Amino acid sequence: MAKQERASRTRQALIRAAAEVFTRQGFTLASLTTISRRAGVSNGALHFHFENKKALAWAVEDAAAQSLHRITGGGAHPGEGALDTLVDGTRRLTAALAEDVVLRAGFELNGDPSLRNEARLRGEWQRWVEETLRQAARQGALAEGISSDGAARAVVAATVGLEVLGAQDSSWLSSERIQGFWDLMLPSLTSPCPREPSCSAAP
Amino acid sequence: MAKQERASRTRQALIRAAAEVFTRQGFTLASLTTISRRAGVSNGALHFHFENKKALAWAVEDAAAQSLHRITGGGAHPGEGALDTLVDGTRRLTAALAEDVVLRAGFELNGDPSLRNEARLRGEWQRWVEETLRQAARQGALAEGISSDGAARAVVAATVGLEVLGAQDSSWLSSERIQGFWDLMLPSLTSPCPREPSCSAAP
Amino acid sequence: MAKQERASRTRQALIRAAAEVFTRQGFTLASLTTISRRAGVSNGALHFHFENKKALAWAVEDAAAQSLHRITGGGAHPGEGALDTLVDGTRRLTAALAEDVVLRAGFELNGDPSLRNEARLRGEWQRWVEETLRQAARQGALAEGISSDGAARAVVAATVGLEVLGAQDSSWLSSERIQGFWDLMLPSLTSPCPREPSCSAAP
Amino acid sequence: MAKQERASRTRQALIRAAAEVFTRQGFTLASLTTISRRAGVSNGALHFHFENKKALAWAVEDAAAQSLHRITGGGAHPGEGALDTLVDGTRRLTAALAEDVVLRAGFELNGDPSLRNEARLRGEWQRWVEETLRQAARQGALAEGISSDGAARAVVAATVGLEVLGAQDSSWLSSERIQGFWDLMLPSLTSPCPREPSCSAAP
DNA sequence: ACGGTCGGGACTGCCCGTTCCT
DNA sequence: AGGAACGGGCAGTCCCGACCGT
Repeated sequence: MAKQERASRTRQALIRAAAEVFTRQGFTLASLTTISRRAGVSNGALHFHFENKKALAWAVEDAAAQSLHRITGGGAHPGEGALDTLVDGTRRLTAALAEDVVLRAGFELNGDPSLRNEARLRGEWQRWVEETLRQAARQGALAEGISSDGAARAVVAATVGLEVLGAQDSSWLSSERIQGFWDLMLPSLTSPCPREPSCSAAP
Repeated sequence: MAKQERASRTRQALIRAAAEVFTRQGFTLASLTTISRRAGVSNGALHFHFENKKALAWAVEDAAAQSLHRITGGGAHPGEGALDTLVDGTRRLTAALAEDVVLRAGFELNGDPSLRNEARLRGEWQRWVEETLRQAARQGALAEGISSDGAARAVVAATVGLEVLGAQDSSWLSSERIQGFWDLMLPSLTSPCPREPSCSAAP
Repeated sequence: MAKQERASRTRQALIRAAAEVFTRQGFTLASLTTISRRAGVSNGALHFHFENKKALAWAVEDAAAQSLHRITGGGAHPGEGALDTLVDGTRRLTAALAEDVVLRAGFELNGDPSLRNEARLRGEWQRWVEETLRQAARQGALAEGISSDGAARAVVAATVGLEVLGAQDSSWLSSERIQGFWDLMLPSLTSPCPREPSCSAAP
Repeated sequence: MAKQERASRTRQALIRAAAEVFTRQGFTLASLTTISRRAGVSNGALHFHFENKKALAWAVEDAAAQSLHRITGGGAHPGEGALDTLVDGTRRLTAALAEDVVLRAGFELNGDPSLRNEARLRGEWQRWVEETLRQAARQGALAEGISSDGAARAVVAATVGLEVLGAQDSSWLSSERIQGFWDLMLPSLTSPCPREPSCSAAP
């Protein structure tokens, strides 16, 4: 048991170190030597736990996916509107991205040319946004003429943009940023017109 | 003269080849050998025109910056609302990204960890969006309580998101996508309906 | 007791697996991981039985040496001519090489640069051939002017050649091959003239 | 021109150094660093001339094949018996093996498990022996009942054996060794004595 | 005694960006 | 502009030891 516990700790250390180096240097540029040194273990230990560099990246992604699932919470809370769930989800995502290196690394891995095909975190995020918006549509929370998938794409584009920009300047991940986005987006989304009944967004 | 013309042609071939390889493999992974081979010139020729790999990337960026300036047009057209200029600019940008490899490469270079600091294309785009929206504010085209900079950030986030997503799946750069975004965003941006009965920004 | 029996079995499995991998990949290229996996035991088990890679190779050699001793039979059979013993020995050797992986591996280990100095199987074979031919000389079975050591070297060269060639194409180890060799070699060896009916070597 | 000359010289130096290291350590164990260092050039220079380790080995083989062709001389000399050509060829081969590292390396490469399939030097040697013996048969120089191919296999086995043994102990390649072999082998090969009282091929 | 998990350190082949000398 | 050469660095693999369970 003590053995396995130790093994699990070095595994976690490796994943965390990898996430840190990946975010700073990118997957391709990051060297396994740097990662193992930062984790305080040897090269051999790294290759005992992960067969190759890609496998290490996938492990980072898996850990990030778990964080993402914790954020999306597996769906809407009972008694809460789907739209609120969505807004809250984006808020929690950006906040988590600002704090959690592993989550950030997991998302950034999606952009590296070496793993473009295998990466999946943005895909999962997109699916959740689409699903939640479809649910909002079923709840009648969306304005007439608003397609849930079209709205989902706008939301995904904006959040991915924040994530990418936030990788270099974390102020993009502040709560004000995401709030400002929703201030502009929500009114058109909700039925029928937030301020005045006659104000339809899509004439 | 013929000499210079030939030199300029190989220079352009190099830039184009570099853009193609950069978009496919990313700056770090792209090898100068691949690029020079694709351009049909020798290794020595490449280093005659560009001192090192970064200089080549900067040349790609410069070419992309020129394309971007052609798109942003140096400012608002006279007699056109600034908001219309903005909407049209985003439309032309996404369309150009879908077609022009060099422009796309220039933007993607912004994401590579090796050149993060030096890259500037997204910055220029952001400045133009901010400037144009400030002008719209001066024109009174923005709704009350809408800060032009806040709006600019939302627009930049969304467009950058489209660009990043479009690098892997070009459907993100289709005109429907950007149109869908503006359908949701414009209404909240423009002056409140009460005062102006017809508040559509895109006539 | 059951423990020791099990231990002996894994030891044998290891030796056999090592022989198989050694013949296919050679000593240097063969990896202990491959060997232990093929034997169905773990890396640690291997190192419990054999201190290092060379020790494993020596164990293979020892097993092969036992097979070789079974073949050479410890010397000439009483009442049998030494020359007959020699011919029969070569026949049995090639036959055994074709069937017994361990024996083949033992011989091939002699060719690997890492163990050239320590290996001894070919040396033992050579000594036996020399010894047997010297005995034949004492028996007066050799033609005049034939030095037993010179003949031994020719026989050793040919058998080693067959062994080496047989490692890649087992047809070199067929009984016809070795028979064909003796058909050409024996007449000159035996006294006095090959073509006289009275001097048959194989009665 | 001077450039190409220099290039060719380093290429030759590389091939020679490779041959030396290959014979001493074997293909697998030999490190490219050792080879390039011994040739007095850098690691990069090596990879400029040879794409990978195997390509270097092939170049060594090619050079060795040329030496072999010089030895086999492209066939029998006019006015010389094919059998004499064969005997002389084996003599020259063993002598060359003792002196020429590249030739020796070329042959030894045939035994390495990594290149077993691609290697071809022994095959070429075998073909020449077979061809020459077939010609001897056509000349009526072979005794009745002797198949030229069977004899070829015996000769090939012996020469390969000498080569292999000679790799560790060069005395196997001395002229006495090969002479001793032919003393035992030739009489049975040549036409029956009855007609010619002195039927030794090597006077 | 016997075997397994985990980890260490060294090394190798390959490739890359760059420079030198024509 | 180009062929040739340089030196450094990376991922992956290997052999091995140390510590634990049974």
